[in-house]
Amino acid sequence: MTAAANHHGRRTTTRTRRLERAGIRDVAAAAGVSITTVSDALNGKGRLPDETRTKVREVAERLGYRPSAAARTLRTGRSGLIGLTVTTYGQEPFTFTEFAYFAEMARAATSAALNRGYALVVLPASSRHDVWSNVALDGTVVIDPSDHDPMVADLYRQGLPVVSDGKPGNCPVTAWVDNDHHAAVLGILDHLAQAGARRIGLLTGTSTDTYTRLSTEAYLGWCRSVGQEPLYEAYPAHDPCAGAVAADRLLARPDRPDAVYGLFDPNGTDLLAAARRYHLRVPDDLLLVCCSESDVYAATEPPITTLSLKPRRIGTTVVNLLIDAIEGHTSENPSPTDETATDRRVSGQLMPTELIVRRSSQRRPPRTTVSAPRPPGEE
Amino acid sequence: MTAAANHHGRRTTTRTRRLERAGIRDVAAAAGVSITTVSDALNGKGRLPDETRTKVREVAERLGYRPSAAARTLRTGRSGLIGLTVTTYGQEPFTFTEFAYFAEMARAATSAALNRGYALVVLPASSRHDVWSNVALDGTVVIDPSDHDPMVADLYRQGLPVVSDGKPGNCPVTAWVDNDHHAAVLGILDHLAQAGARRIGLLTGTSTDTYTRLSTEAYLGWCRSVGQEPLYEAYPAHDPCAGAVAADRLLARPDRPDAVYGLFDPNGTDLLAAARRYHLRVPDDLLLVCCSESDVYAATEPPITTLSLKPRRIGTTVVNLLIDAIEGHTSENPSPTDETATDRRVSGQLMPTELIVRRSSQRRPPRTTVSAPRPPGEE
DNA sequence: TGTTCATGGAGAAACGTATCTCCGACGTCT
DNA sequence: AGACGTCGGAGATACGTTTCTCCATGAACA
Repeated sequence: MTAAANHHGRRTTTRTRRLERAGIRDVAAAAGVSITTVSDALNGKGRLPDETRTKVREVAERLGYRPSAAARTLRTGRSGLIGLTVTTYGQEPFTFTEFAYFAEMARAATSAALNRGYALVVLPASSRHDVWSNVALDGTVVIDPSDHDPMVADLYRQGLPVVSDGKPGNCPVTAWVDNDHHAAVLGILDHLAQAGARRIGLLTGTSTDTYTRLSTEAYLGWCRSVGQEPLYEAYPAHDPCAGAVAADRLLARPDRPDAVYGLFDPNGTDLLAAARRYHLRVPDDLLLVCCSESDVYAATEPPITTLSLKPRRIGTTVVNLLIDAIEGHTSENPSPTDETATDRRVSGQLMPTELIVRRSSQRRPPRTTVSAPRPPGEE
Repeated sequence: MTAAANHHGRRTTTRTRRLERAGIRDVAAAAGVSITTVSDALNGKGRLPDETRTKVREVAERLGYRPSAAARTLRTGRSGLIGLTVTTYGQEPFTFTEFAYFAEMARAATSAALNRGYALVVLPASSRHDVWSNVALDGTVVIDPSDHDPMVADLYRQGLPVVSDGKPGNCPVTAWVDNDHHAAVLGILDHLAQAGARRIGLLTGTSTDTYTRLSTEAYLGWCRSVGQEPLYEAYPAHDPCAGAVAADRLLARPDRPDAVYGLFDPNGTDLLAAARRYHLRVPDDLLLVCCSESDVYAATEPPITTLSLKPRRIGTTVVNLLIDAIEGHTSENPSPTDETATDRRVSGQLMPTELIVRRSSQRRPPRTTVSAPRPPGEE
C-alpha cells in the first residue's frame, strides 16, 4: 500500500501525463495488495490462495492491464522472439517467398514457433544492422548459411542459439537440419537412368551454399560411378533470367543431354521452354526433373516430375530444435568463447525428400514408341 | 570513473557470473568515460568531440558491445517491431501463405518495414494470448478485420496505431487501405457482358469481411441495374472442399449461368473442374474470371482471366502508413478513451486493381462460333 | 508456554539503457 | 576582473517488470 501510494504520488506530482497505460503498480494499488502479489497472481507463481489470485486477475482485467513486454524481457532475459534469417543473394531486395520453398518453410516455422509460445520475425541477413541489434532475439534460425557466414558467427558469439536449415559449411551452430541431398540426387539420377536416360545433364548454381554444393557433388560422384561424362551448366541462382539462358545453353550443346535435372524452382519451366525451342519433345526426347515445391508443375504440358524437400517438416523441426536449445540450457550455455570445451558436438539431422513422379520423367514403353502420339483425352 | 569502479565492484562481489555480455557500463569503464558519454557517442547525440566519439565506438567494437534491445525498448517506449495480424478463419491452423495474396502482401510489408528500420512479426489473431502480450509492438497491421473485431478494438484501446488492409467494418483504426472492390467487380461484370455473357454468376463467401461484403454488394447492385437475376453461391471461404462443392452447385442449377466470377483464389480451378464435369467448354459455353494472385492461371487449359489486387502495393502502403502514424504523433495520440475527440477522421485510401485478361473470358467471334472447334496446335 | 512450520504476502534490488539536470572549465567580451 | 556563453561530460533517475529475501501471523506440537 505504501509503495502504491508512493507511486501514485510520484506520478501526479512530477508529471501530468494523460492516459497512462495501467502498470502493475496501478493494479496493486487498486487491488490493495503488493506488486509482488500481483506479479505472482498473474503468472501463476508464488503461494497464494485462489481467492487472492482471482481477485487480482479480475482487477487487472478491469483496468485493462497489459504487462510491458519490454520490461519483462529486460528482467527475465527472454523475449519470446526468434529470428528467421534468410541469406539474401547479391543485392536482390528480398527474395523471401520468391521460391515456394522459403514461403512454405517460413510458414511452418512461424506456426511451430507460435505453438510453443514464441513469435517469429523474419530478418534478411542483408538488412540494416540497426534493425538487427534493435530486436531482442532468444535465438535464430538461419536458412542455408554460406561458408564462414559472418552473421552466424556474430550471433553465436553473442551466446544466442543458432539452428540452421542446411548443413552449415564452416560456421558454428547449435544444431542443424538438412535434407539428404546426396541420397535425393542419387535417387533422381537412378530414376532417370531407369527411364532410359543415357546422358543426364544438370542445371546447377554458382553459389557456395550447402544445397548447391552437395547436390553437385552427388551428381559428379554418380557420373564417375556410372562412367558418364558430366554435363552441367552453372548460373547465379538468384537471377531468373540467367536460369533461362543456362537452360538454353545446356540444350544447345553438341553433346546434348537426353535428361536434365534442375536444382532450382524455375528450372522446370525454363527447361520446358528451351526444349520447345529446340523441338525436343518431353518426355520422348528429353526427360525432365526439377526441384520445386510449386504445384504449377502438376499443370504444365507435360506435367513435370519434381523433388520436394518437404519444407514444412524442415521448418517445424528447425524451430523445435531451436526452442529446445533456448529452453534447455539457457544458463548452461557452454560459453562460446571457451574454445577448449569439447562439448562442441553439433547435433545434425537429415530429413527425407519426396520425389513426385509425373509424365516428364516417364517413357511409357521404354524405348520403342519414342514418337508415338498419345491418345487424346487421356487426362 | 567512480560509477565504473562502483559497477565493477558490485559485479565481482555479488555474483561470479562467467562471460557476461558487455554492457554499456563496461564500455564506459574501458573507455574511461561515463555511461552518458557512451550512450551519446553511440547514438550520435549530445555534444561530443569527434575524437571521443570514435574512441568510444572503437572500444565498444573491441568489447563486442551490443546494446540491449529490451532495455532500450523499455526506456524509449519504442521497440522497432510492428505486427502483421492475419485473421484466421475458424479453427484452421494457420492459413498464412495459403493464398498467394497473403504471401505477397506479407513479403511486401516485411520489406517495406525493413526499409524504414522496423522488423515485422506475423501474429495470427487466433494465437495464444500470451504470445500477443509477450511481444512489444509499436503498431499493427491488420488484414481484413471482421466487423467489431475484438482484437483490433483491444489494440486500439492500448493506444497502439492500427492500420488495416481492407476497409474496417466497425472497429476503430488509425488508417486503412483497400482496393476499390466496387469498381473492380463492376469492371469484371462489364468485361464479361461485353464478351457476350447474359447470365453472370458469382461464387462468394459467407464471412463478413469487407472484401466479401463489398464485392457481393457490387454484384447485386450491378444485377439490379442491368435487370439480371442474381445467381450466386456462398460458401465458407476457408474450407477448400466447400469451394469445389459450391462451384459444382452453381453450375448444376437449372438456371445455369453462362459466365462466373469467383471471389477466391482456388475458385478458378474449382470452376474449371466443375465445367468439365458438366461438359461445358471454356470460354465457349462458360466464361470464367476469378480473383487470384497465383500465376498458375496463366498455364491452365484454357488460361483463366484473373483479377489481381496488387498485394505488394497494398502491403507497402499499409506499412508506410503505420510507420508514419508511429513516428508522427506517438505522444500526441488523441487519447483513445476520449470519445469526444472529433479528431476521429480516419484516413482511408483506395488502390486500383488489375484485370489480367486471358482466354477464359474472351470469345473470339462473339456469338456465332459457340461450338466451333479450335484449330489444333494453336498455342 | 515456548518452538517449529506453513501460509500469505511485503520490500527492495536488480535488468541495461536513455535522458534530464547540472557542473566545472575555459575563453571572451565589457 | 567579473559576467557570460559554450563545450565536454558526469550523476542520478525512471522505464515496468521479476524475483530474492525476509517478516508477520496463526496453528500445531511437545
